Amino acid sequence: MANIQDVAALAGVSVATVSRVLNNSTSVVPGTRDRVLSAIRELNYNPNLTARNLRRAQTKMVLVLLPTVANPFYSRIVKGMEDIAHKNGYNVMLCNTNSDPAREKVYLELLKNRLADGAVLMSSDFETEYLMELGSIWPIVQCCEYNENTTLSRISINNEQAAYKAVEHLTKLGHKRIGMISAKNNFISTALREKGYKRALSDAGIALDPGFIMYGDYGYKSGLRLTTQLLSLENPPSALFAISDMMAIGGIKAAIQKGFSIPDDFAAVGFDNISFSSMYSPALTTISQPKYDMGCVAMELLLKGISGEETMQKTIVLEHELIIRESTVN
Amino acid sequence: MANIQDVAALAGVSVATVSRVLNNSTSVVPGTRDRVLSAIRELNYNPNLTARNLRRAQTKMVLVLLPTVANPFYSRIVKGMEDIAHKNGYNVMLCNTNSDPAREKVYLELLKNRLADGAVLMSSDFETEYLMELGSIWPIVQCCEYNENTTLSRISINNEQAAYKAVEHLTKLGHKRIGMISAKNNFISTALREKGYKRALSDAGIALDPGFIMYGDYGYKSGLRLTTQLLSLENPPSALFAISDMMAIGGIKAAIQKGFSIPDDFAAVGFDNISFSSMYSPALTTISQPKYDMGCVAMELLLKGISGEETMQKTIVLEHELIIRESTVN
DNA sequence: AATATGTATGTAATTGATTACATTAATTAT
DNA sequence: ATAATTAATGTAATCAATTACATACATATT
Repeated sequence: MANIQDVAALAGVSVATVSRVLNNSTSVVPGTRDRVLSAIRELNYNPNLTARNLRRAQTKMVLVLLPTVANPFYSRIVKGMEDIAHKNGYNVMLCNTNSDPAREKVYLELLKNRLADGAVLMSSDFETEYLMELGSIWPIVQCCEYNENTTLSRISINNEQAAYKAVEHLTKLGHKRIGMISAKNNFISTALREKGYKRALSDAGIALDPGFIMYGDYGYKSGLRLTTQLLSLENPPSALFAISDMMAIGGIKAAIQKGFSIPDDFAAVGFDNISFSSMYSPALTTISQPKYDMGCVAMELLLKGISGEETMQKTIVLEHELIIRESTVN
Repeated sequence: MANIQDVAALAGVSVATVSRVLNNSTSVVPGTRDRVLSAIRELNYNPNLTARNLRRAQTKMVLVLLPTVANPFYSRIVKGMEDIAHKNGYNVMLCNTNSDPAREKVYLELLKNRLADGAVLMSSDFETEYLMELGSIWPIVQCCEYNENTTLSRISINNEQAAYKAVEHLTKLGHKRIGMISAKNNFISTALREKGYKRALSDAGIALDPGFIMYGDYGYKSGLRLTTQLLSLENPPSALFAISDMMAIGGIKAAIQKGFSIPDDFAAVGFDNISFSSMYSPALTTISQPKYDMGCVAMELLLKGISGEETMQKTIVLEHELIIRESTVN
């Protein structure tokens, strides 16, 4: 493994000149430049980025913390983030936290160890104080989920309004008995979606039945279980609003297993528009978040923070969309 | 940001002693040790891993190259890899290559830049020579897919046998007209699965109809399109073997759209047993690969390679399993 | 008491780059 | 022809750690 000294020796120049050619920082006469370049080629030299990073006090690496890449919701977002990062010479380190606070912390502390220049949080259980402290030293942006007590930049959709629109779609179809399956977590989106659900019911003149709201986690199994329970009620709901597509799909599967026909006997709306939703039979009505764009914007914001271009807190809200498919209308 | 010098100064010792406490390499008397420890706490000191890595000539980082995390097939594998890596103090850098040779190369060359200690390849278009050259310097293991001309370690299932079993399942159910949807790529698994398909037909005394094998990519849309074509044949197949679950699901959707009833009019077998397969309606019959274990074993092999414990080429074949669900039998 | 051994700690080299500052050579101005 | 300016390149400090080697002191051995 050749280093910059070897290249300098072979080219008959100093390491400074090699470095200049490497970074074309100052002008080097074509002759020397060529000699350096061919020495590089001959020795198959690649700069040691660890050394460069140490000297430059930067890593060109950013962290992206998310619960799990297994949830397809994240993959488009991540793609957006990666595209922007790569375009700017940054690499992305995807961190699966499994929503485990200990793991979250381990990853985020890589900032302290100077292994990354900044981080995007896609969901986290960090305390406000801790986040603010780290955020005062390193750029951190929150994407989709956020702790509203921090002054960190964030990017999301209007979850309350989106949920309202989803439930309104059901009430307009004539549904009066609408269940909701939600999650027991302290995500801001969860609370807001529940709020939107309630407002939509209220605006449609439907009394809220607390027994119609069930709690699990974000997953398919949870949706299957909770919906099975809802459908076992004496007077079960005719429609369902789920806070994730995975849960909605679980709900539909439960209804199918009970012999319901969809959407005639039972309608369902999900949230996220993961790729799977359109593949499912019946295809799922859902709220689409501009996932790719969210990823792009979040990363752009982060990189601006890193370069010092943008230091003010920004709160960006992107547009969502109701996508109507077979799970609510024929 | 305090550095080791600051800690040494505050504790009234030399940097060497601080380093000793940090790595508890040599014994330090409890008194000094405590002074160092409290200086570290007081200054909120965190070692700069870039400097450490430069000095130690290691990064405690490994690359995992895969086409895309959007394919849920990879998520369990990645989980296994991460678990093993973390247990050994390594971090994983997930690299979405989108099967783009240029991106693949960019990522793998991070090895040359000393930003990672080794790599797992989950699919790649690298030339044998290039791979061998890099592999002679850095530990590289191949997982699931592999270039059989290299002497790199690899871990996979027996794809030929697995495909055989899948198709045999269909012939045993009485199917005589079995289509296959495959992909145009040069993955070894693709070739082997096709081989298994052909052998199973042959063993069942069924003549191969070349028009029954269609090629697309690994995805859902491809499966939908190709199966629509197959079902439009004058004498369409009554069953389908797809080289991925995503394709199989596309195939089922196509059949449903054509009004077929599954599995009575049309049966389908997939490959991979992604989480989605059991959620789908109908649930998908498929070949299950021990994804988590494959990830674990691949990472263990890689880490052994990095530590120099294991330098011989290893070829590990793990067991697969046919999982029978609603898409082939009621 | 003199010597040998061992333990705790310090000094300074090292890792591989970047870069401030110094030097040299070439060009331009007078 | 000489001084001033500019351009190209070199020297050595720097980043923040680890670690080989040196040193000082305490304890053990004879």
